[in-house]
Amino acid sequence: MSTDGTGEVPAPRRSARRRPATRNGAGGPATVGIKQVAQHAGVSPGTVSNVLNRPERVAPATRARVEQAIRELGFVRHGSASTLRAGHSRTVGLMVLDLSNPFFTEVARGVEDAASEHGYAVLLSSSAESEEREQRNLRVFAEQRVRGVLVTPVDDGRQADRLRERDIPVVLLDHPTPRANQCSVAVDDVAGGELAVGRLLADGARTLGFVTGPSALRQCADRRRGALRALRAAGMPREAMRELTVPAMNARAGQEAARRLLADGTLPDAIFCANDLLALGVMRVLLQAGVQVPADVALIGYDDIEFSAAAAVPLSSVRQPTYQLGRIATELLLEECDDPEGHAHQQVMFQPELVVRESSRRVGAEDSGLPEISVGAGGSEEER
Amino acid sequence: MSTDGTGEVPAPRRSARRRPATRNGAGGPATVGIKQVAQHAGVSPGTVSNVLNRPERVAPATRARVEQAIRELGFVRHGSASTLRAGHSRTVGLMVLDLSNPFFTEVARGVEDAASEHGYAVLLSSSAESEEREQRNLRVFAEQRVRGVLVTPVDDGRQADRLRERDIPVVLLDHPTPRANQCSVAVDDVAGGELAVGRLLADGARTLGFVTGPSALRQCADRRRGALRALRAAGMPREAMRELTVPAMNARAGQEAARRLLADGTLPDAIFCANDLLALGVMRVLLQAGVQVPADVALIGYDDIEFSAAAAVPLSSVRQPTYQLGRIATELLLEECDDPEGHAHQQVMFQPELVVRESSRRVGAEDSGLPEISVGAGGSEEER
DNA sequence: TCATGCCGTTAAAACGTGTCAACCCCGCAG
DNA sequence: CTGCGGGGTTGACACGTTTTAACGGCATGA
Repeated sequence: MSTDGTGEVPAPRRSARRRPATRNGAGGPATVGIKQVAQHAGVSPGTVSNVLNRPERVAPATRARVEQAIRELGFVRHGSASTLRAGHSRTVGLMVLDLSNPFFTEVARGVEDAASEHGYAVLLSSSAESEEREQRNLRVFAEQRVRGVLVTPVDDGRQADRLRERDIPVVLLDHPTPRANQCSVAVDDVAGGELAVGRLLADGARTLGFVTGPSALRQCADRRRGALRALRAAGMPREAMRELTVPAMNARAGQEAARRLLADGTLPDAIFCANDLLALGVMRVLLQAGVQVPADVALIGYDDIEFSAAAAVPLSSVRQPTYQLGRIATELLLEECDDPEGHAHQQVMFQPELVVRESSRRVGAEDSGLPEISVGAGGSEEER
Repeated sequence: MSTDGTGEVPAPRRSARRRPATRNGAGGPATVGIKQVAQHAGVSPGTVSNVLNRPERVAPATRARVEQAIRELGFVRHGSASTLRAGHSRTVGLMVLDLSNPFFTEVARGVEDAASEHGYAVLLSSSAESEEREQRNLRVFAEQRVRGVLVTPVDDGRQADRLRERDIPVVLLDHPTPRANQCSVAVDDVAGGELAVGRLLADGARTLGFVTGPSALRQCADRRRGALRALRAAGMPREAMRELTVPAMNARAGQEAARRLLADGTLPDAIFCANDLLALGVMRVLLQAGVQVPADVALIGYDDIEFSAAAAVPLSSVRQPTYQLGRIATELLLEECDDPEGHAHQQVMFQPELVVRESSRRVGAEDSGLPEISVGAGGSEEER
């Protein structure tokens, strides 16, 4: 690759280590800007700007000349100057709850793909489930003058409201909202909880465990409500479900929960975890303790992350259209950015789907011939 | 939370839907800038700027007055204007190979944490192992005028050179470099490959499989070299190791590789995968086909992602200091940004560590009492 | 021939911040 | 009382782009 192929990140010329910032003399410009391009192409700076932003308004011949000058000089538009003058950037902020959870990574992939297609860059940040970190990082977003923000709020969206008051469009990610003044994209977590626990009960479980994270997290609260609803629908007393709350939503916390259960001596027939990471942690400790899954304890997780299918005992889980979540949220956000007037806020709500694998299949159940069964409201997705 | 607690993302005031961009008349300023703060505090704009950037140069009393004005007006510094004038931003770009690989997510966590501590924002992008995407996204970084770039290159760093010619500091991530004109942070993949295959051979394997991604990826090439070196050291012929190259580094590709192996009829004694995702895919297909791991085929992966320990058969893997990789790379980058002259480029090279779990443990081996054994050059890390 | 549009181009004025030389004020030594 | 020094503060300009009103040239129709 010795020739300078098309489209590479170009470099103007090799530059000395230290150069006075403001010298446009004979030594070559410190940075090549729109002005240099204009001069090189024999037009005015305004025309170059037009070529960049409204190519249709400039005569083909001139345009070609300018474009060639851009290539020859290796000009790269100065995003900050553009943002400053135009009043908006080509950057969106993405704030997730937990970067090490594959669920959010998958969401981030959707966001990144969609943003990239529209020429936007993604500013990524993790709140690590901390309001204080969320706050601090959103402030950084505000300073960077992001065009819009996608956020999985830790506090029901109060911080997000602050942004909206600044006229920064916000789309709530994985968080439904009753309010019509904003977009949101979410999956019905109540239905998901109901689906999971309903299945466990239908499979004959009489006592349940529910391992969950901080109840302040909407995801946890909703999945719990769904679980309780299923319990009620089956005519079971509320005491039939023991709740174990752990401070985080990762595998380590799941292990802790399982150890607590084991220490108590009596295990429930089945355990529903608010999260696959929790479930994997629970499973690991149970298996190490010699507890059979699902024979002794059935297990269902949530999110259906890629690794659940490959777990020690393939994990049943509630599947969400994760990648789509990120994609659609981004599309909505950019739509609102491009046309704040005409934009109609939407609250998108997906329906989850229960993927039944070995961890919740009754031993010797009649349908055990199939490796994987999925039920739920949504249509069928392609197999992973 | 009805009172306006300290430090929340503040909003100047509720604003109407559409406002003329340039009207600083009686209706209140479109945006509150350094000028408004100055007026409110009874000082000049220059002083406000000094409060923001060199607080020590301004008298305590004045500073307090300005800071209060900032709070009262909910001023947020305009990052773009700052960048434009100062000539550099408070943003770093991070380009990874694959966002859905937990290895890179973990790296990203380290980057995000370190950057956040220094008040920097992270622009995230995935090249998805495509040169063209890498190129396009690096161009976006360049437009955004990132302060520096962290990149896991797909092409040995040629694109990165382009950036450096533009005086944008670059640190190579998970990619060693012999050249002294740049920083790099990496783990010795040759040693890792040698460690893994050496172990498999020591455990008695006579025939091997090596499942790997595109040989253009340095990681794959190096791990392969290490594997071959171990083979040679054991006095085995090169033909003893069958290589299976798949187009991607994910679980699906691993499944494909395993199916190819099964179709051929004869399985090797052991398989080394260039990646845990590949290994998990391989394992899944093998187990479904009734092949015992490790009794029939031993298996070792690479990266030691969190989920490997929870796999159907806990997966042996080559562990890397993943989070640290991101953290240290970021520290180096910011150090170079802060002081380009005084900065001495460093090529950091970590040593990997083999974590032996069930997937590569000989059935009935003498040491089978321990649940997990780890060997390698590095010191001991805390247990996960 | 001259007025009339129209298209393409231009010059100049912003956008909000950082920088730096100049300036002011006050205390102190001469 | 004057000159001097220095810390604090000021004001104006520059950063690179977008935008807008104005302008020039050309073709058309009267």
